[in-house]
Amino acid sequence: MSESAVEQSKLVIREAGLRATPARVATLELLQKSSSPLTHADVAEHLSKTGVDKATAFRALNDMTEAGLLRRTELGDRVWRFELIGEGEHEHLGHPHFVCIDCGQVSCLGDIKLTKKSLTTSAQIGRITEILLRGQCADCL
Amino acid sequence: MSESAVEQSKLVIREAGLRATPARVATLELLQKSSSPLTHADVAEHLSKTGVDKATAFRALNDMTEAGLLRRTELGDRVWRFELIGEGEHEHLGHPHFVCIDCGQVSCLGDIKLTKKSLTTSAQIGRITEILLRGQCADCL
DNA sequence: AATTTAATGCAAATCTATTGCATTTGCAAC
DNA sequence: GTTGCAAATGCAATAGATTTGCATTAAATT
Repeated sequence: MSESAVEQSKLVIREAGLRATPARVATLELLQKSSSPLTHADVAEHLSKTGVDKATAFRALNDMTEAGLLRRTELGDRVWRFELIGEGEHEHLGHPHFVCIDCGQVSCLGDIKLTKKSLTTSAQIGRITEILLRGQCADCL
Repeated sequence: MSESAVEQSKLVIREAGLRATPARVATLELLQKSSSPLTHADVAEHLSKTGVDKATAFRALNDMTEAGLLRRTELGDRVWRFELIGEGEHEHLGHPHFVCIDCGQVSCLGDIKLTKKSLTTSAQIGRITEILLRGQCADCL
């Protein structure tokens, strides 16, 4: 199973126009297993176990983000987080996120929408591609 | 007029429990004049004209934020931005912001609202205190 | 297996922000 | 007004996240 999973990951990486290096494969697998976005540090620490340099981990994440495999977001704590872009998702048109300002927990939201009036107002400002909500999650209230 | 404005600022600062130093007064006045949140760098650059150190500018912003005069937000580019907390506004319940992902311009929005359905959904997640919209501004489209 | 060119490791550099410490200053009490 | 002292400042050093230069290594192609 893990054998074919690795091959599958390699394919995905090559399809994005990048070489399928061990660092990138491991990064992709790690993000696949994770249910929430991971930081540079998270990934770097994991990869360091197999002797991969942190700069390489950073580059793996940035390169794969640029190649359209990952999405990079900043949730208010000055740290980048990365998540796999789902099959049907657009590169820059992801789902809304909710971030708890107390515990840092991140939730992916599906059906959050603005009122028509708000859409009209925002259309004058520009084109909205991302909605981020911050507040306190149910556990922290 | 500017004389009394300075006195007014001093009063506000003292009421917050801080000493009314030139750096703080100048910071407050600058933020009062600005229509969108300013970065520490913006403020530091402005204050440096009168010989104020950047560390002092940082401390002025952080201290006044802690004292409840300013709101500090992070809009996705790993840079803190500061804005005056309006008269009727809650400390942690500000207005929505829009950030252009191309030019970085930040706009303050007033009347952006979520649909009722979205509010119901989000209420299950927790209490929303901040809405951040990202996209491309009219100039960058 | 040889070739080409992207990727890596390592260290140094950036960028934003913070902090230690000696010195200065606001401001409240005299 | 002068004094006293905690609070604020300047300057330099530091911290933390991320990036970059460059020589070396290793994918992918032939």
